[in-house]
Amino acid sequence: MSNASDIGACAVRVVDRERVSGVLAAMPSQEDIGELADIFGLLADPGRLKVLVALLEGEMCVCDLAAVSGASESAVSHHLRLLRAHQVVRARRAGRMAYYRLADAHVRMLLDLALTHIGHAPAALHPERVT
Amino acid sequence: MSNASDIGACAVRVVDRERVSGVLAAMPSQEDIGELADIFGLLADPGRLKVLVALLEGEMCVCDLAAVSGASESAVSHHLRLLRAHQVVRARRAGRMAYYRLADAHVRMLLDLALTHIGHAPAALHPERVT
DNA sequence: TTAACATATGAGCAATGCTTCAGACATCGG
DNA sequence: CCGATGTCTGAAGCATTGCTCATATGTTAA
Repeated sequence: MSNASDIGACAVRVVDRERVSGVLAAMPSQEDIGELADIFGLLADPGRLKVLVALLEGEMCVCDLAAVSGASESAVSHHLRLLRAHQVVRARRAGRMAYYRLADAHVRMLLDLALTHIGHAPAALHPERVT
Repeated sequence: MSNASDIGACAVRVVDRERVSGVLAAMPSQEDIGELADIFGLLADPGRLKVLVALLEGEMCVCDLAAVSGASESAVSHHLRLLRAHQVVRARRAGRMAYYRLADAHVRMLLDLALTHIGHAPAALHPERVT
């Protein structure tokens, strides 16, 4: 199968048909692409990005994250809700406080990589800071 | 010590003041955070993400990128315009065709890392594919 | 030159997202 | 028990973004 005609179905011109087929075959599934785009979208907001960078050094409560990111506690809570829903952060409750930490090693690596290449080395390595 | 009045300026409560100061000192500048968020924002759209994943294997013309990403050529052109403005891709003109390639090694690493951790290994390594 | 083609660009519309405001819920101190 | 505190949530307002359509620019072919 994989006839060449199934690509030209829409009004899309193709120059290097062989190449297009190869890339399409190697392309991740629609769901994987969507999920990946969602993760990147979570990193695309300055406020959330600050929150996550702060969490690189260990867990923090909501109000301190608000102080660090400069946003209101409500806004930070909304952000954390999103991050939680995508398994990026995890919450630990201690009384009426909620301490958040990075739950995903992938995001930590993405952040480290990005920070490194922005010239801002995040203090060599992060031994997770035994709180 | 550390008078409560210097941080409590806004309506932001702080629990671990020492920790907040440390994180604020280690936090990248506002511009770096913004620029980083912009880059992540470019990766946050499924269409653009497909385009960039396709470009991992080498340069491609606009119409083929449209075929790969499933979007219209106009939409892809708009995407490429954004990516170009942020130095993520670079264009090579050959007659009336325009061939795009990844211009930034950082983004390539981000994409490789992300694809690896999504379980979809993009064919081991990418030796830049000598076109 | 003219016609067809590949891409680039601008305007306008629809959808999504971020923030604030108001209130809810749970917990601690009295 | 009560009020105060920390966090969470829902709705509304506002901005941003991505798409399509139409058009412009530059290139090749006849």
